[in-house]
Amino acid sequence: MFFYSFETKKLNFLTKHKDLILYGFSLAILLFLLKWIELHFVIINHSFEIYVGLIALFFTALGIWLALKLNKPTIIEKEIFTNKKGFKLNEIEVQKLGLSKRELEVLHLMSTGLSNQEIAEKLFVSLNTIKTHASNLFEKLDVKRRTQAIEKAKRLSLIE
Amino acid sequence: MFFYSFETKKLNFLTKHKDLILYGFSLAILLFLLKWIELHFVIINHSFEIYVGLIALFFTALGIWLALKLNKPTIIEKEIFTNKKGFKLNEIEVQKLGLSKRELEVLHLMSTGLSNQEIAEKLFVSLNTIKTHASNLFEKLDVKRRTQAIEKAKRLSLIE
DNA sequence: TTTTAACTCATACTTTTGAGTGATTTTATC
DNA sequence: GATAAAATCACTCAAAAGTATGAGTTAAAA
Repeated sequence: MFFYSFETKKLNFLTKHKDLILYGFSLAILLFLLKWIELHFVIINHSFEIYVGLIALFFTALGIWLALKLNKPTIIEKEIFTNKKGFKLNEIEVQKLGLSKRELEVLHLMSTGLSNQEIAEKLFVSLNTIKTHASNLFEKLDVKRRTQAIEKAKRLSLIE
Repeated sequence: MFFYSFETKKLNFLTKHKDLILYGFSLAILLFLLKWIELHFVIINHSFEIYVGLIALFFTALGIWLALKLNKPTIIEKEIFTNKKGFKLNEIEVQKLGLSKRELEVLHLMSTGLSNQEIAEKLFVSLNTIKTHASNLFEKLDVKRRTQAIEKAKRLSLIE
């Protein structure tokens, strides 16, 4: 019980140094225990096998505990392919293309599947305004359709 | 050496069952060893402490080995952000939505920014056919526009 | 202060897209 | 060979998208 809570709660604080101290401490206890068990061995004679068995059991446990403590966890890196997180906007490309803040905004809303009308409502401007932005956008991106714009924008990390 | 190669190469094949068998096997060997060491103990008398020490050492080693064997490696998930590589088509979702091969094809071409007319030319069918496919596609995906379809399809790993 | 770029909006027009309906052919399955 | 699903195509109508042009407003920069 002592070892268990110690392991789980303070696992990260254990350094090689502390482990060594702990090991020495354990050995001291063990020597004492051995002598104690030996005494019983003298009293209860002919129970040699039991004595050996106890020692074997105890040291097996010690070995297990030691190994679990000293063994650094094997780290298996598992790759997770993610699209959404870790996005870094390509500001260089944005500047190179001369995209304005509003245009980038419209572009992003486009990519979410909104219609021009919906974008207009979301940004509190008229449909014509959005159309103008869209047209300028397509010209700057050198595309003909919004689907192309979205594709290119994602490819250039302008959005998403 | 034997154990090492066994660990690394067959790590995934080791089940609880096999571990138990291995443990039993080890115990059998140990009993034999104990008897052997005991024999030496009888011959070389008064070396009781050495005998105990050997057993202790051996079982500590056994414990360590056991722990290393039984201890499952800690799996640390590391996210790697990749856009293009490692794409796995979500066939389960495709089936769930009931998308046909042709519909999926049209969907993919849509996502590349092609117009219906261009898709029709690419697939050597009429514009009307593509429109029909698109309509069915939108119904199945429960969307209203192609941009929404593309967005949803990418989200569900139906394309790209 | 003038200039410039960004943002706004309108009108007119064209093209593309999408909805709805119906029908024929192909292909695979029972 | 019947059946069902998939693919094909047409026609109409409506909605959305896109083009072109012109113009007013605002805010920042020269």
